[in-house]
Amino acid sequence: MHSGAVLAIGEFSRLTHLSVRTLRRYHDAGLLEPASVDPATGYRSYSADQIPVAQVIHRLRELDVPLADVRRILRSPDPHARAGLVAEHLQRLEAELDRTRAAVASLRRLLRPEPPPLDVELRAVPATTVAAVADDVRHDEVLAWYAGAMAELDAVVDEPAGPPGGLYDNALFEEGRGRLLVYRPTDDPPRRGRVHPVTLPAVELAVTTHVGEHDDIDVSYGELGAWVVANALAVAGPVRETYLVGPRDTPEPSAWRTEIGWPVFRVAPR
Amino acid sequence: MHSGAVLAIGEFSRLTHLSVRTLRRYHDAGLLEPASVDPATGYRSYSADQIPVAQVIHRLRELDVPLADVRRILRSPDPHARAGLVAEHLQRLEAELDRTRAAVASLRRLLRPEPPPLDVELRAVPATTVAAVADDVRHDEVLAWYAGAMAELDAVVDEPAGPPGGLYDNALFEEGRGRLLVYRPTDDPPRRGRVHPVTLPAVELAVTTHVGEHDDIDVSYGELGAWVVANALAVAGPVRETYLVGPRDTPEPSAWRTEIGWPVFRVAPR
DNA sequence: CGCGACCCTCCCCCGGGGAGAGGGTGCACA
DNA sequence: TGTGCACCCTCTCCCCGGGGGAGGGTCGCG
Repeated sequence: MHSGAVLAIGEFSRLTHLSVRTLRRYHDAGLLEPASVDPATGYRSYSADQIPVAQVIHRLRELDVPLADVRRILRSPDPHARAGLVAEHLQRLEAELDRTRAAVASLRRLLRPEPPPLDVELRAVPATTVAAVADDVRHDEVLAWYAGAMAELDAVVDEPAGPPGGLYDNALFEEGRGRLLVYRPTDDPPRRGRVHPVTLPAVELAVTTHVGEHDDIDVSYGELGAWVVANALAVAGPVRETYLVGPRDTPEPSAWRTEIGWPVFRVAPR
Repeated sequence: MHSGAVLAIGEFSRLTHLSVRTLRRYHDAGLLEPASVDPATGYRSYSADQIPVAQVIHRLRELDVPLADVRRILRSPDPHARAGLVAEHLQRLEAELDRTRAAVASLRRLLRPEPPPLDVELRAVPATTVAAVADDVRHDEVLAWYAGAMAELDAVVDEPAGPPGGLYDNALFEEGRGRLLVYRPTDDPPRRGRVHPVTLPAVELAVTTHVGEHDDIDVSYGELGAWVVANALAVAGPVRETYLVGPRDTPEPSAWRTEIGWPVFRVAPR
């Protein structure tokens, strides 16, 4: 309709509740180009048609959608594809919400007085050959990757000889990405798809068992670590987790049991 | 217990899953002071006792609690007060979640095809004297302030002569804070507490009625604005909202009716 | 013509890190 | 006693999405 109406940036700002500054930024970012720009003065002119666009941007920004993604959404011509991109972000929000919930729960548990003390045991573990899937993974992809790898392992390993486990490279936590290996012990490890035999080296492990929710697991890590240094040992190599009882066994998190083993060696006492 | 164990920053990093960089930053920020610092080399030494503290910090940061607030929480000696501070942040999270939900819903409505067109009317409004509460308010406090002011008005005005309304300074949107006035028309405006008589000047108003959820109201603002410029008018002064049907009348948002009036004056056509 | 409102660009600030440069230390092994 | 290497130090710059302000041009009304 009345697309002829032309607005200075200040008027447009009043009409959209976006600050003048922000409008200029959106112009620079290629998000919301003014209908025209006076080449002599640099004055921006907006058209009344752009108000709804500005409002969509406003809503997306309220959802913390990065400017680059907002641009992608606006540029995508097909409303179908657009809805897909938006849905993607809503999913991201959902995931973030889950993270938040988990952190809140964990914080609550952490602030509760006196967690029960942890039993730590030093155990010599011989080299074993297992069926494994391994890859370089980003820290935030760990869960998804794990689920896929474990499913593939389950499909390929017929007669597991024990509970599944994983090896976590320290770089995963320190640098945000690193090697992740998930395995099932079995007598004759097959080689199919991503699954292949791997020989885990013999190590001396400081072992403890974490009970409950995985979100709290670094509390157990911390206690294990404190035990390790208190006993004049040092950490060597990737941590090993063994899933004695996990979500695959029972939906009740309080029953989950995860063995954490940290390869250690003796150091001179300081 | 074994508080004697002393850890280099790298070891401590492995034990807490906080990066070395981040640990140094937390030191600089006064969040997590190392147990000791070698004055000659600057090497930081951590004690195993500090692991639980590091974990609490980790959790709080996962909840986006600013470093300054984390510091406050850790410094507060009384676990009671501490729990209070934490609860405060959880409340903030809750509020944020509400905002997010509202934005999602609004975005959904915005992306739905073809909102019904808006009827806009030009109306001369005479000066009126009303009972009002006014203050300078930050944009994010508007809702809370409004609720309080309206309650006070209700308590003081016995015989309202029409639905309540509000005046919103443009600075509220442009600069994040500005004057907010809420009023009830009544024959003999009292002066008690924050309530006092105010004479609203006569204006010509471009008026439309927004139906439904307030979260979508700037869509109606946008359409109203487009109409205003299309009719060679310009905006003058704070917008007036009149709550014909609101949450005080019915809990059903789809029935809410809010009149938006923008003071205008005629400009030369361009 | 003058004034005030408006607009322009440019630069620095915030927070919570990531990245890397450039240099010092601690320790094991030859 | 070197020498290599992992570790540690500080420093500066970058990211995002804006806010704040400086310094200067432009518009339109009286």
